[in-house]
Amino acid sequence: MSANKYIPLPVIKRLPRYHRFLGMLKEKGVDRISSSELSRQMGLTASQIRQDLNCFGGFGQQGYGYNVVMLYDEIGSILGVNNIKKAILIGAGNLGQAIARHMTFSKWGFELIGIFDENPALQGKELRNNIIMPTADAPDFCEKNSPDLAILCVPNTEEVAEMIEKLVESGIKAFWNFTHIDIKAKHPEIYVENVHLSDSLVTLCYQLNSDIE
Amino acid sequence: MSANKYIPLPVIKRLPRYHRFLGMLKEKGVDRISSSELSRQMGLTASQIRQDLNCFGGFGQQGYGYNVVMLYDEIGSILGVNNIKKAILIGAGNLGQAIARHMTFSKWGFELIGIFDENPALQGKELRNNIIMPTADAPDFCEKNSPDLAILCVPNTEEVAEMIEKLVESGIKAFWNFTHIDIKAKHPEIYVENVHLSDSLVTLCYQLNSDIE
DNA sequence: TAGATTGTTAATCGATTAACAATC
DNA sequence: TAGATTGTTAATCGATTAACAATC
Repeated sequence: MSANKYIPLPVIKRLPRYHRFLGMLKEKGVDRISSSELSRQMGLTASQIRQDLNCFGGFGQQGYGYNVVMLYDEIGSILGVNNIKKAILIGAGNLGQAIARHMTFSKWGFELIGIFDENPALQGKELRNNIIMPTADAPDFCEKNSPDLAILCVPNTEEVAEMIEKLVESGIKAFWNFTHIDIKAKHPEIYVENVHLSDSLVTLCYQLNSDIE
Repeated sequence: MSANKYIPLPVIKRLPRYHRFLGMLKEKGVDRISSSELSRQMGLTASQIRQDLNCFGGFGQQGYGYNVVMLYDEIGSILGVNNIKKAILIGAGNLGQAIARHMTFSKWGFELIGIFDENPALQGKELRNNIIMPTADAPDFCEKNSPDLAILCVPNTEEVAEMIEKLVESGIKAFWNFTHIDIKAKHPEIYVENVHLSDSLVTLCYQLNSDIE
């Protein structure tokens, strides 16, 4: 439908932050903002903001700037936060539970329709309106309910790698991946967002260390 | 002490991943690897690996490649994973508990010496060998125990912004920031690693959406 | 020595920033 | 209209990739 112009990855990665800031401005009741004022608040250049937004269309008006609500809605629509997407969660340990309880999935159009865990002690328990099911049931569940996204909050085991294969076969289109398993290598067509928490912590390790020398 | 050559941020961000991969190779008992073989495994170019490593020194040997254990140790030492750094955790809700239980801090030289939460129901309880203390006590605790890092696992409230100010005054040098508060803006000298989980999820939202059009 | 692979310089590529004409 | 600010093109900057001489 759209021109489907190629959008550089760095631009895509900045969209959620634009959306977040515009949401805050909207909350505050600000109704217009210029690229230079927004750049000041977000800590980037006005040029970059205009450049980024113009990948998707001319949302501003010369001499005026951008209408906050309109721009917020436009970016929301580009991101597709209003389209319902079904998600499942694999792993309901500490991290999985935190993700399940902490994230407001609905805000981005995600619906958590299934939670799975290996641990029999957790199976049958309720978490975020879901009854925790055995992990082995996940592929079958996907065949029946066709979720779009799988959230992986499990340790990096061989079985998990196999589970990923089965999930892809069952039609999962995207992974929110908290493991260190490299999904993209085998499945370049699948959308993967890796969250390597330890890598992020290690970066701080380096920076604190640079002080000492 | 060192030449303190400027290291580009993208290089620093790749170091944890190099360290992780070399750790895995070491586990497997691989004793040497060439940049081209490592590049194949990591999904980047051999040029980039050699370029990156040579920011810190010539760790390889022509005609041979790199000694896995030696390179692992070198990168570990660059990152400073063996230097003890004290950390505190602010917020012991779902996310804070997951972080406290899930991360093997010791692997990167971090020691979790204090956990704080606003919620009186949590105060006094044990978490990862720490008794949860009232958040208000954190600045005083920092004066006495001088931790290097504060991990922020709390909602984005005005009080948290004030707490950050106090923590900086009390000598905190780095933040592992799970909130959306912009710490760098006010404190450019402080090391901040932002983990915007929702931004990462929203990126998947965009990509799943791009399928539909 | 010959073969392999590094360290490093040069070329390319892409992203960011600057500039300015278009226009509200 | 004059002033402001966008949309867009051009210039700059930096990061990645390619090439190759050095050398183990």
